[in-house]
Amino acid sequence: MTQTPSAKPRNASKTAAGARKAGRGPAKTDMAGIAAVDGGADVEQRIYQSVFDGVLNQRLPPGTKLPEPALCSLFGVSRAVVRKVLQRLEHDRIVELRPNRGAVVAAPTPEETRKIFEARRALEAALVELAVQRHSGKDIEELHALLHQEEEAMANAYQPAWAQTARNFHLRVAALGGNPILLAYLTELISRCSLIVALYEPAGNAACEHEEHCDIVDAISKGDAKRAVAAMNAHLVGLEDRICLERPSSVKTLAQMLNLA
Amino acid sequence: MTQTPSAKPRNASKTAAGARKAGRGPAKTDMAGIAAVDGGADVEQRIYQSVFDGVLNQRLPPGTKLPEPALCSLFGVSRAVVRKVLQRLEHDRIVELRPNRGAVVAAPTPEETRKIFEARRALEAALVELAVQRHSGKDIEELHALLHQEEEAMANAYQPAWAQTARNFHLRVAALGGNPILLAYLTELISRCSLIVALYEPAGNAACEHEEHCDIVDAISKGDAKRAVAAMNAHLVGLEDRICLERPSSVKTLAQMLNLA
DNA sequence: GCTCATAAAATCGTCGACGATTTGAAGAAT
DNA sequence: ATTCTTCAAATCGTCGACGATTTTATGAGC
Repeated sequence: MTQTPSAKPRNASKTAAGARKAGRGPAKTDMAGIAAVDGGADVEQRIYQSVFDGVLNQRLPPGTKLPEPALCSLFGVSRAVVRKVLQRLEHDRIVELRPNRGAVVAAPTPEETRKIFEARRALEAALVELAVQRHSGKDIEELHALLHQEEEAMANAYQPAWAQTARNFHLRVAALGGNPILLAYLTELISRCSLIVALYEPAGNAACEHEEHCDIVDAISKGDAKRAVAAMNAHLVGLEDRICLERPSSVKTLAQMLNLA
Repeated sequence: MTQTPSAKPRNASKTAAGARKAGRGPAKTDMAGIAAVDGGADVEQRIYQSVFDGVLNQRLPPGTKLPEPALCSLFGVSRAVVRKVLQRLEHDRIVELRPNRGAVVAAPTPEETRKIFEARRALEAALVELAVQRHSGKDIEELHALLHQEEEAMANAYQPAWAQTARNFHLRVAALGGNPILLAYLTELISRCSLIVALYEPAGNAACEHEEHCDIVDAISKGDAKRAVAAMNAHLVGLEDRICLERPSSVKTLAQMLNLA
């Protein structure tokens, strides 16, 4: 499934600690909600992930309202938890928090879109240059494995799956740069890009993108920093050029959009 | 009724309920340093700024605990507000939130320090390159004005003031790049760098840094992208090289450290 | 029929409280 | 005296509730 961007060791503890000191400690046993099934191991991450995936798979189009009470009853938690997750989603620019007016799925403007891609090019160029310096032979093998996964995903023709592999590829390359901070920033940007691409791309250029990915790996494996950066830049420019502006729209309930129905 | 604040729409949560909470509160002793315009306008920003300034001015050394109850009584708000601010500070890497164990001022390790500087070099190089392309004549004038401010701050020999002007300079140059996203990332990194520099720098290199700043402006004004990037890189490498490892330590109350005593 | 004012519903921001966990100290055993 | 156990204080995570704001529904007036 989708991996979390900016993974944090947030709450490693919850009311499930009754197992540690068995016996007393009634622990309240709430579970009045609908989705409160897994003992509350890490509810926050689950909520974040649900919204995140929903946005990336277009089940939650931009502008969709995310009322706190709805999320509360859907996940069986109180508003404090939902609120925390929404704040994190806002910082990652997945949703927008309008004071006193609730949260909505972010809707990047064309201007923002351009800036996002520009920033991504800058970061990814810097990271691919570091990757050329620091990569090892084993890393190249793993990249080839990812490229192979892409081919399989292409055959499937299921867009979200393909987009996932493409994201993985870029993140993997970036990880080779060996800088967790730049990687975290890029992760954020790739999420935002994916949101945009998922919305606007005609989704018929998988083969083309795959070829460009191969080019990038080839340049890295040969230690050609200049060509690697150029290939990455060309790839990203091409990606941006392919998007066009149109807006899908449908009417579903929030539970359906989150795949919780 | 049109209460749209011209500032940031970041956290414009205002309610009269917080203002008239009264009760037997600690009376708050307003007018500490920053404008304490009550009415619950933007208490969050005030708390954030207080902690932020405290950290940057070394009143809050790394590792300092920031208990929620203490901040609550210091600023006269409930834990919900404090908690929100702490979460933001954590995302900006100013404090570290340890589950069930409270918040402490972040203490970057040497390894993290290196990565932070590396990331900053990458971002600032990209931004200064954009700045060379997009700057106007008026921008150069403003940069010269900032350089003049630096000279004045140098004469004062008050380190925090000088550091503030240096931060301003870098942010101004970055702003010329015209990319709000990269600028936001760099802002975050500069904060973290300042925290580190404030801790470890012997603070006798103001003149040296000022010279390097002048170099950068000169290269930008002449449209020499290559030299501008090189000057910026050299400046940042020099900055990193000048830091050494030592830890000051003192025992004060949290209120003193926040200048609220 | 349309527009604007009013009322009701929905939703958000903040608060105090309760249980759970961690921390720190006092006391008993070796 | 040191170490371990036990207990109390401090602190954190979550919850439900109350007032304030926004949004939506309703109805009067033209």
